[in-house]
Amino acid sequence: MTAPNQGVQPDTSERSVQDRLVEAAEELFCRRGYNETSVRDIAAIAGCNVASVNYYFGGKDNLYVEVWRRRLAFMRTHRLASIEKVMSAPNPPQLENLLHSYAVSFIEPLVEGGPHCRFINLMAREMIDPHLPRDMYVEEMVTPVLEAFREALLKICPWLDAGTVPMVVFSIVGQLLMHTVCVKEMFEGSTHPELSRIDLDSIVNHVVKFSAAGVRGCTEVQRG
Amino acid sequence: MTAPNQGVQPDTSERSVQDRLVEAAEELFCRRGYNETSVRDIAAIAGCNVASVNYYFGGKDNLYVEVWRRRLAFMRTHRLASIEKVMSAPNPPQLENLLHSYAVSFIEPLVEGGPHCRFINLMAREMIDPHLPRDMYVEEMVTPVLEAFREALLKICPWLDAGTVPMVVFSIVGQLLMHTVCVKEMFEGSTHPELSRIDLDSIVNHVVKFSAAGVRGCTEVQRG
DNA sequence: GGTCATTTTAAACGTTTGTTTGAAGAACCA
DNA sequence: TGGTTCTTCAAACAAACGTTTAAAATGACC
Repeated sequence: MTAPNQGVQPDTSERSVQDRLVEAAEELFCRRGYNETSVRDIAAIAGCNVASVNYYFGGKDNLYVEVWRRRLAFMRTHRLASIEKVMSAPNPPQLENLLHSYAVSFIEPLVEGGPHCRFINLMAREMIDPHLPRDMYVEEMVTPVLEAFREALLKICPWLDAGTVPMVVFSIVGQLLMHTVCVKEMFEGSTHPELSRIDLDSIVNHVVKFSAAGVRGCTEVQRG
Repeated sequence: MTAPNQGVQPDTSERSVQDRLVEAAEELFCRRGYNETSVRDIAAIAGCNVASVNYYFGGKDNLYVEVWRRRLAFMRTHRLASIEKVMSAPNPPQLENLLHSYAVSFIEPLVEGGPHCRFINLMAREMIDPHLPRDMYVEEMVTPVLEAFREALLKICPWLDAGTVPMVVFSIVGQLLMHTVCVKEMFEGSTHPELSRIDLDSIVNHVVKFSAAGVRGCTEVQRG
């Protein structure tokens, strides 16, 4: 009857074709990555013709950029607001407050945010082999958040060397990606169920505790 | 004159065709990943015919497995030996010794180990979307090293909960991957040279210091 | 030199890919 | 109703992919 989308019935709701295409594209890009996702599969899930991708977006690569364009602005403001909220709280913020808030704002919208897919998978893929225009992710996401985080962290930990702040952030993000993407991927459906069933809260709590101690340890060498 | 390998002249040395194929495959898989590497390019760099891949290995996927097979055994014994060496040192090992030794044994053979490529890129790719037989990486690499690391770490930090050891290891590996793969990839050729030019020693030192404090912080909550 | 198995080769195979095409359909306004 | 624009569609396109094929080249042994 319908197109060959392997059990996934096409989306024929009242939303516009553009929206349906972007959403279907996001789902498949997250699951399979850029190259293993075909515009035919995207169109099938979106419930429209293959040519629509080129009609509305001018190509697969532009559709990929559009998926990111819609996410980047939201993610950036979400993270910046999260930092802002912690720093403007009535009682003086602790290091753990900042780290926990950032970790949650980083993870939460990416893991369960979308309708059915995990955008964090796509983020990890994009970091390893990029398909976005050069510097788009860095300019629109990394740099602004890094700047806000540096200012906040230095306010809480004034003794910290400003140059180490990026490394601290990368250490935290690296842990979050590892725990939520790689470990999940490695042990999913494997014979080690004890490692695949760790919930988000446990991950966030571990990373926050681990990283708070790590930050404090960054400058506690001279006392050793 | 030669095949269209875009400036890279084919390898026509005295080594066997199998070896040349595996080496060329490793180089391209590391640089572009599984799907964006064609057997035609591999054969061109190896200086042999396209059909040789199927003649000797029976397909692209088997060649991919062979690339990993040759690496996995070496990497595993390298890491296990590194842990063993620290734990059998004359003076009682410190936490920093174990972490530094592991980080170096993890990073060093992957970043500059091969003839010209960085295997750590391929490792990161494989973690995010796997193309190996299920459980091959986990069974041959993760589980054995994790077990040895757990034993070593618990000997140095007996107060540590055994269940948190995997999370500690993933936190360390996540940081190493982030700093050496993602950050390098993001800022390579970008307009932020201050973030792309961090040498391996600085990365290892940061991760070791950060993680040692993190490990100690894992059980220092009750002293609040 | 002849015979055999092994290796290498160019060519072709059948799929799948992203994209283009030109006509048919739908929607809107006069 | 007629005309115009926007949208959808099946079909075809050229290119690239992994793989297969059958013949040619190679080397070892008698």
